[in-house]
Amino acid sequence: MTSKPNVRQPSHVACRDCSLSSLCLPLALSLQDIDQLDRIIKRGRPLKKGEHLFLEGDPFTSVFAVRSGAIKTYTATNEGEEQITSFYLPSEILGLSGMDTDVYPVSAQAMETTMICEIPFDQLETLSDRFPELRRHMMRLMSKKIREDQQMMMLLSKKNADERIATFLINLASRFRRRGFSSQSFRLSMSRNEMGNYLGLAVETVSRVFTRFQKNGLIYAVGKEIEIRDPVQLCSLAGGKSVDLEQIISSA
Amino acid sequence: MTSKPNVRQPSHVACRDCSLSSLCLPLALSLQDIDQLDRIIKRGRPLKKGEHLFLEGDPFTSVFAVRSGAIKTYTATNEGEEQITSFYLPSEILGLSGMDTDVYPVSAQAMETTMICEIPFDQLETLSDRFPELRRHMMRLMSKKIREDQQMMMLLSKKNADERIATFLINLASRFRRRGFSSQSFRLSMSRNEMGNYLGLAVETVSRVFTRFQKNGLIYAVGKEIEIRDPVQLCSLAGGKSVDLEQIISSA
DNA sequence: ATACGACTTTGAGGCCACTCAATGACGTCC
DNA sequence: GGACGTCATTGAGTGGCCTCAAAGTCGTAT
Repeated sequence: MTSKPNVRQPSHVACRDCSLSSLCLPLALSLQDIDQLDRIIKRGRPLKKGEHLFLEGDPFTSVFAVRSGAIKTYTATNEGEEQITSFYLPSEILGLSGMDTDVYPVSAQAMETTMICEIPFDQLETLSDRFPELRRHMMRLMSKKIREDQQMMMLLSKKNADERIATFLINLASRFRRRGFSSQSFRLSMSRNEMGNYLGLAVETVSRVFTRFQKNGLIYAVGKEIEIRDPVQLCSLAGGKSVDLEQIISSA
Repeated sequence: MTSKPNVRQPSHVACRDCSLSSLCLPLALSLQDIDQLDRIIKRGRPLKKGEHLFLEGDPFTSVFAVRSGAIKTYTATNEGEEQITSFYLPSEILGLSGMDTDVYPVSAQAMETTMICEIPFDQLETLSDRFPELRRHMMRLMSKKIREDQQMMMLLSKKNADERIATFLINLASRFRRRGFSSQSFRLSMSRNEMGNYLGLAVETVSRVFTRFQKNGLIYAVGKEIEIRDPVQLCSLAGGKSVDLEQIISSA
């Protein structure tokens, strides 16, 4: 499997030294407070592609931050097929939706080799009692998730295939940009199948739209490598009032 | 405007005397604690059908509990149409999704005459500092909302018209049941149009499915009055693993 | 009682995305 | 290096839901 050498990356980086800390932690925490948080974080071995972080129904114990790689969460439909509910990129936090049921309502699986910071929830709650800012941060995270899910519902109920894929690409671009990477050229961590599953489209439709976008000069795609050639038009296709869109355009 | 006498209902009922308190408040709060919460709650005049509780973009100041009536939240699509994001029935809490943006991301409108308890958020946060249980309750609420939204995403991306409407009816029934009302016979507070909008279907499709369900003896519907005739089959159509379904069946 | 508007129902026709099927490209393992 | 499995692409045909249109029903106001 791993005949290639691993990307060189220390497996234990303290929060205060982590390049993602400004994205995943509340800004108001002092260095001292961060060290306290740091102490409760568990950093496991890297997950290989296909390995699970947790399974649907597992007891809810922790929330997780992605350090590198990519995670998808999914649940099983009645017919036993998988329905992907979210993709998580580095600096993003997952697992919060299990909080009120004491079990994870979805499974979480690595889409590529992935490093994770695990934050035991009971300790996080204890810490939250002392740092109101940490608590507000978590509530903001959940509030944000709710808004994002509602954007997704809008996409699923009102947008056609072209608009869905344009929206998805713009959204990914915006998330890469936020982490300091290029928003015009990046690598998709998911297959066409997974993309279609997430967007409520058949694989074939995803493929056709990609081909059409490429013919029209909107994107240039080779396999999982994507280059956004016409961000303005792609954004206008994606529609939406999200500030993301303007940021992408402005960075073009 | 108000030629009709108002529905007789005291406009100021303390939380400890409210029949919905066991649904909307954390159980662990003592009577004394509840009285503290009670003191910060603002109870305004009833909203008439069509009146807004808040508008998309309004500054986020409060969360709200529905005491009676029904509220819908919606946002505007790019083309300026309305996209309904949720329906709220008595005892349910809305407004939490505005927390991380400082403005409400949706508009909230009364679908019928509605009474509301308003909870100023800054005071709620202050109170939360003292009562960890209250805080956890709010986080659980948000966590639950996330799970519900993900069920909705599943509905929108995988279910056909029949399944969507069956799911919707079963879900409503379950919510009525939870409040002690009949889960087999109730009144829809939304129009066919609003239902279709929410479920990602055209009005005509909703109407056709209702007609078909009625022909097949699944439901009996006259206008907004609904009777569920065959809960077992309706549940099986709705699919899903939700415990709601079993509860409805068992109460049939 | 009547008239009006809003909502609902029903029908006819068309389109978008799905399904099925086959081929092509890629990466992996002997 | 060749064979295999997985993934992606492309084409043909179908079907579910949407759109457009019209008639029917309900509630409300005058």
